[in-house]
Amino acid sequence: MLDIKFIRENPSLLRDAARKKHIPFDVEKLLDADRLRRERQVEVDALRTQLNTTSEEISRIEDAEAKRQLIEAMRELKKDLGDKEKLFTDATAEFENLMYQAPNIPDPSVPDGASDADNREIRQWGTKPSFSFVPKDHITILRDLDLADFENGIKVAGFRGYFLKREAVLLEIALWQFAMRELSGKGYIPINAPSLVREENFTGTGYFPQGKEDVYQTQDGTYLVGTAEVSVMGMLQNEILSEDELPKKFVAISPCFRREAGSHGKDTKGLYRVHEFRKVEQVVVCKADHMESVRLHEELLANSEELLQKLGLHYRVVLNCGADIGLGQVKKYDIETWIPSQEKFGETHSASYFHDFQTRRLNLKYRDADGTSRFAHSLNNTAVATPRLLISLLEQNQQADGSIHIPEVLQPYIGMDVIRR
RNA sequence: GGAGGAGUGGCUGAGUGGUUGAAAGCGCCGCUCUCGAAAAGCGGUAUACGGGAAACCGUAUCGUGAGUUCGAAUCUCACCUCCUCCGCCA
Repeated sequence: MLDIKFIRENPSLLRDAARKKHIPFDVEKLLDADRLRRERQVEVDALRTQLNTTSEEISRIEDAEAKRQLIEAMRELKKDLGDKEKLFTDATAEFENLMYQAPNIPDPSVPDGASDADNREIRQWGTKPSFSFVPKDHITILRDLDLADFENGIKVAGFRGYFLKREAVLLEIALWQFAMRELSGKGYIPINAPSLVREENFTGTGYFPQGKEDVYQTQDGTYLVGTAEVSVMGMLQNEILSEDELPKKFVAISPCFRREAGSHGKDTKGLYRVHEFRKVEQVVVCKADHMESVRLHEELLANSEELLQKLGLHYRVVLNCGADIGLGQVKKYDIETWIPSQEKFGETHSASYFHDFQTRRLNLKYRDADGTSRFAHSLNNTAVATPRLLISLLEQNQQADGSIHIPEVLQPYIGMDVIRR
């Protein structure tokens, strides 16, 4: 959500933002709705003023007949007020509806583009591992080493279902622990976050109303999160923090659920695109300062890169183009990790910042040094998303004899240096 | 699942239909006093939206939403949250 005053003063910025993000949005329609809503508020306020002053008069008046007449007059006025209120409520609803659809302004450094194919590579780290043999894909590796059971996964959980088994499970847990340990060492507060949450958390983080299709809903009207970002930001809803406790940094683990609506037939095999997984996510709230957001955005990216570097995984960082960043995001980097069997990079991390887009919706503020309350800024980035990261980890570390070398940093958590059968 | 109780400003807490946006206390800010501090005294101290060049004015807000009424923190209904007890349970 943007500040309507900002939109009134800079309609062309919003127009350009929508175009760059390839999001259909009619700025004039919003401004019209804004004007209409204000006109109607003036009408309603005027009638209420009359009602309030007359009511007070009625309370003081002695003469019974005069009192009766005033009450009668107010009864009439209330009918009119009811009609005007209805108009005002409708206008407000329309206005808010449009406000929720208004995209945040992307940073000038965000490249133009029509799809993720137009994302710009920033850098690569490491080198493609070279194999003296034909590298297996992760599905084959998992089968050969009995580390996963896709057949029964589908039998039990349906399409995109999977069981992880044996060392794959230990490896997954090791990754969570590794990420948790590394980031809590940097001052990030570990959180084990709920994944079953109320609707307001999705609206607050900017996933709703437009993203309902991608989310599972329960018969109790609650929803399953696709990322801990939703519940961690929700944790701070309606809070007024003090400036000296900012930035607030969290490293949160949660189950994640995604319907993957509209991606039928895409990545249908293996662990790449699943309905249910676990993820460790970095979430940060900071003061309302662009440079602070930028600084922390780079920090979140650097944190994840450091994790991958310690794991020894070849990856690249891409700057997402206009079409590939979300409604509320100002700028986004993806980290893509090398998948040898496919001869390409696959997205494993996504780092974005929002300015006050989320915090306006969440009513998350802080009091600055002057005592004025401001909407905070928010950011987030993946730390490790399993099992997707397992794909690159297994494939990049496969050996000629079919075994898997375990990165040194994970060995203390898993208690072995190689997986073989 | 069953039975009760409660949600008021930064905090504690009064208030059951008519100058109550809301007593009082605490906290916080300013001033006086003081060499300085403490104490004491005086004054100030919510948010959002709208109108206005501004001063300022209006409207809304006592968990949330509807309703009754000329008028609601106060009455009615629904929901949310918390507490106590019983049951069930990883």
